[in-house]
Amino acid sequence: MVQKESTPKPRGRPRAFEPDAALARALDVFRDSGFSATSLDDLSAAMGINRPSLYGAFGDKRALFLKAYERYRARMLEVFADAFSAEKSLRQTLERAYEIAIEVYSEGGDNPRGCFTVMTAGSEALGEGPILEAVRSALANTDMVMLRRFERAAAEGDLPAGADVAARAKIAASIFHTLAVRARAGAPRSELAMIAASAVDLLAPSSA
Amino acid sequence: MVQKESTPKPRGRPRAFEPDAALARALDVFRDSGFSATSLDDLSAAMGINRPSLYGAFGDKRALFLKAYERYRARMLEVFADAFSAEKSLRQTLERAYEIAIEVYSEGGDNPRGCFTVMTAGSEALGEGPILEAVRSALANTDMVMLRRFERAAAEGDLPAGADVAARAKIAASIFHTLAVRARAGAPRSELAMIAASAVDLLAPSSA
DNA sequence: TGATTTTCATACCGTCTCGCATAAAATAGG
DNA sequence: CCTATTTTATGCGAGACGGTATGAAAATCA
Repeated sequence: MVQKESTPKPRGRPRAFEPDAALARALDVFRDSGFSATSLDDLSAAMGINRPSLYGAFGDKRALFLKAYERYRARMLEVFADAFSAEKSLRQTLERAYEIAIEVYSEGGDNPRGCFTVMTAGSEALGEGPILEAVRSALANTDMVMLRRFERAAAEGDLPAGADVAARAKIAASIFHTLAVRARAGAPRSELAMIAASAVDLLAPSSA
Repeated sequence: MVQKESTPKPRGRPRAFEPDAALARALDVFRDSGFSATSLDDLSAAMGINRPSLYGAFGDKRALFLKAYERYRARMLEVFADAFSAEKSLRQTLERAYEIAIEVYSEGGDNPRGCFTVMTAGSEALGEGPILEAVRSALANTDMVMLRRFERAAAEGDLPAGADVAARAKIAASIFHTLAVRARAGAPRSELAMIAASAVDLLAPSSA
């Protein structure tokens, strides 16, 4: 029995595309152009899937957008895990986290993509649907992770005495937003790195 | 000669709308829905102007968007002038500036509009045109105003000794971005006010 | 091999979009 | 009052849009 559980017995004609790889391309297109400005033809071309198959595999445009966003969030969780590994100091964690953010937000060459949560999902198509919920959840999660990390640092004496832990955590999370905004507008990485370094110095001084 | 210079002699049929008031309504619509998701019918309805007249008065959708954005920027300059008046201390300036930002970004009732530069123009329709240029200019201007203000504070001894003035100014400007992002996602004013207060304490400590 | 199941590919439908052409309405000058 | 000028108002048309119907194609199972 070499058969994997995840492959019960596909009956009919096999798919000509890998759903996850296709979703990755859809994500890029959405990050480049946003929701409304992206047509199903654009998606179909970029994903290499005809519209009917696309519709059958992912549902309508909103559903596809949401799936692409969920993929993005999942990837972010993976990518940022390194920064928040337990052995890193608060300073190292912030430095690494901002470094990763700058890398991700600068993807896209001449048209940097910024952060999907902030620039793509957050600006468009909010209204009241599941996208707004996902955005709120993503923002809240970042705030929470930062708060936990700063609370640990406070407990370990890595912060100046009397420092407002919750305040610093919020500002630390907020730095991601400005990095996303400025990256999207084409700020060079050197400027983003400077901002990140400034934030680290303010929030987690090396003298502490 | 009571005739004003700005009114040479309107010859034909007079306009049935005030261009500036109409532009203000267009601005609201764009802030609510973004560029691509806003149709000319939406604009026409909101502005109370038929499409042909609209086209004649403002040009195509892109030109209208740009004019609306310029109006927004002009209004921001007026509104923020109070915060940067000379007699205010650095702390007072930051407090007032963030207070104004929260007010502006929270406009729009259940669907807060955020900052046009950050959320609307910055996320969509960048590419390479004049919109990107306007966004960059707006971001750079905010950075510069903050830098000037912090340099003055440093010269007047309002900052702790050894503080990195440029770094603090950048972070101070960056706070606007997180306020815009979080306001757009529906964060309550109390949370935004908390962030603003935290930033003020970090950047311009009262003990200095 | 033949039946069944799932996907692929072509093509289509109704709707909306932008931008404009055309003609009526409203004012100023003569 | 008549002409010139500018703006309204109606409406159109070419094209793009999202979404779907309809068969052909490719695989498994018997």
